[in-house]
Amino acid sequence: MFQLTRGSLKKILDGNNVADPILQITQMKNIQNNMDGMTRYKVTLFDGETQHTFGILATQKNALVESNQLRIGSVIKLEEFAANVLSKDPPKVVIILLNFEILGEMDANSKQQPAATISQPNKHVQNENIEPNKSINQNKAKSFFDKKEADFEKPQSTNPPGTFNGFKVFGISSLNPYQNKWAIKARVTNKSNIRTYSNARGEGKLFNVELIDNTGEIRANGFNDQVDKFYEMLQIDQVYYISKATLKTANKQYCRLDNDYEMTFNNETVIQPCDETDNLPRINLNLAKISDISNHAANDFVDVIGVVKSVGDCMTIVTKSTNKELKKRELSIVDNSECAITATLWGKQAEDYDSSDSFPVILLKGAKVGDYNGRTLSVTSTTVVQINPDIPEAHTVKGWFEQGGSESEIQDLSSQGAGGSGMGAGTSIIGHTNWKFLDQLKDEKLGMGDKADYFSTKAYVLYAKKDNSMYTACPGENCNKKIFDQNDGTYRCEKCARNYPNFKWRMILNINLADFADSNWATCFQETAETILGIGTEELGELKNSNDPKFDEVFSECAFKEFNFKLRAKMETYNDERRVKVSAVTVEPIDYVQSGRRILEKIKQFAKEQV
DNA sequence: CCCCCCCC
Repeated sequence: MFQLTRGSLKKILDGNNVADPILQITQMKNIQNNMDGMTRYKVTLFDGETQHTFGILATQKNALVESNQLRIGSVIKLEEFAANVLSKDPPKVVIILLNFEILGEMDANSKQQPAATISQPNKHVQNENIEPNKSINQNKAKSFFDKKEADFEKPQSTNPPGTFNGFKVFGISSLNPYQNKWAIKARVTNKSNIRTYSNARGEGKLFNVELIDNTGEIRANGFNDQVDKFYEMLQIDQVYYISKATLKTANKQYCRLDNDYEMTFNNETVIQPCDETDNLPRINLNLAKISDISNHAANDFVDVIGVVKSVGDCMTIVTKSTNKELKKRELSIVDNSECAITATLWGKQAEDYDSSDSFPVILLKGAKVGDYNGRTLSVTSTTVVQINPDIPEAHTVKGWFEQGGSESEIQDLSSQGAGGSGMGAGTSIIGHTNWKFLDQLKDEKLGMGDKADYFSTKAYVLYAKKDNSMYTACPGENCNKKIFDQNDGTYRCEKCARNYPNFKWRMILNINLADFADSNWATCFQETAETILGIGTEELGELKNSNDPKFDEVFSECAFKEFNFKLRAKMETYNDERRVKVSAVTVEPIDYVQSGRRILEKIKQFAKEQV
């Protein structure tokens, strides 16, 4: 006889977390999902006091039923679950059994009779409040049946079929600003936080949701009063009727959804939860292989699914623009394209990420591509994050990882620059992905944005400017400040506010770089200048001091030498003049074997694109 | 009517 955790179901349905409740399976029903062809098991749970008729087994647990290990009468310790509110009115909560231990079994009929059957929770709960044991945000994987909800919950619509609020129900793709007699029936796939803003027009708050139906997707925005009215009601994964909202042209710069329009709720807007889910898709994914992300430009949005192979610590950084402290955490994600990419979580998502879950599958819908040292991903406020989602692609990538993928040689798209990204490794320029020819510097307006742009290039040094290339600097450990000769045998550093008996040489070398396409000036500091001139700064300083003619030769001899460069382009203002300054971050001599291979790859890629 | 998404 097992001690069931009496009262635990009510607590769960009331939105509380309950650690490892002992429950009995008293009913079980096989549901065929005609969307993905997967079998789902709907179970009735009993806690010794009440029953809940709406539990769903995560599909990865199906085998336990099929091998008869889990059956009617089984007693389980429920270690991980997600309680999802399907509707508030009538209240309907599904408990998804994600992870549990089978303790044994009791006779499902001889046990004490339930005092009551909970089919409806006493209190309305919100998804966010039901702490799914291992989630990083409200978008915890929702792993359950899709189309057969009507099998056990009959719709209770008061509207004539195909209408809502007196309007015909249209597909999202047919909405436009010129026709306002419409209703839609759509599923919420993403919901933002409430954001406040303050600008010339005043202050306000807003949120947005993403909606899908079988015809398309659209973003909807709610401002101010509509935030108060609709924010709580609209829940991720739930289906709603919506009518009488404003449609306007979407700004493609900001909207990554496939729709020319977006919706704004207004004070006439009517929204109502809906039980009929009509085969509505749960998420509209356009999954990219991680290897494909190298073909994406910065600021593209991509959908990826992979295994989290390593998790960085939550770190605090200070933003440049606002001097604000910000948390960040980097995850390295791999998939069966045998590539890895770093995805950065920010703020609360970085703090809340549960790093105790080893090698979970992560789904990122709408992650933003960055091009720092190769390619990176950034999880923005509109990115949908799901941990261990119950979709076929998740099982595929997990299977690949477990059956040797974790041991395979992985190419990391995010650690291909000097310094890497903190997740590990490569240091040579040759592994970089953002190679450019020099004409692209101007053509692509590199450095013209707010931030610096980094790129790699193979170029010749046409000319290294000798004049003013060296200066006498403070000998202090980390001070490279220009030092002043006091002409009394001492040298004054204003930064350190002291006199020194000596100085050290430093280099700021301007070079003119050229490839077949263009030429450009770039500044090389110390180490990069040493690489180009092929001499140490101190040694060069001595040549200069002694007026050795070899000093001039050093500069003339580097002409027409070829190097791989990692360059940084950034707009700077000097004497009221704004221009893009280019400086060398890294300079490496060319390994011609590796360089040839890189170019061959480029040619192959080019040939592929021509087909 | 927002539209910032940050750092190396």
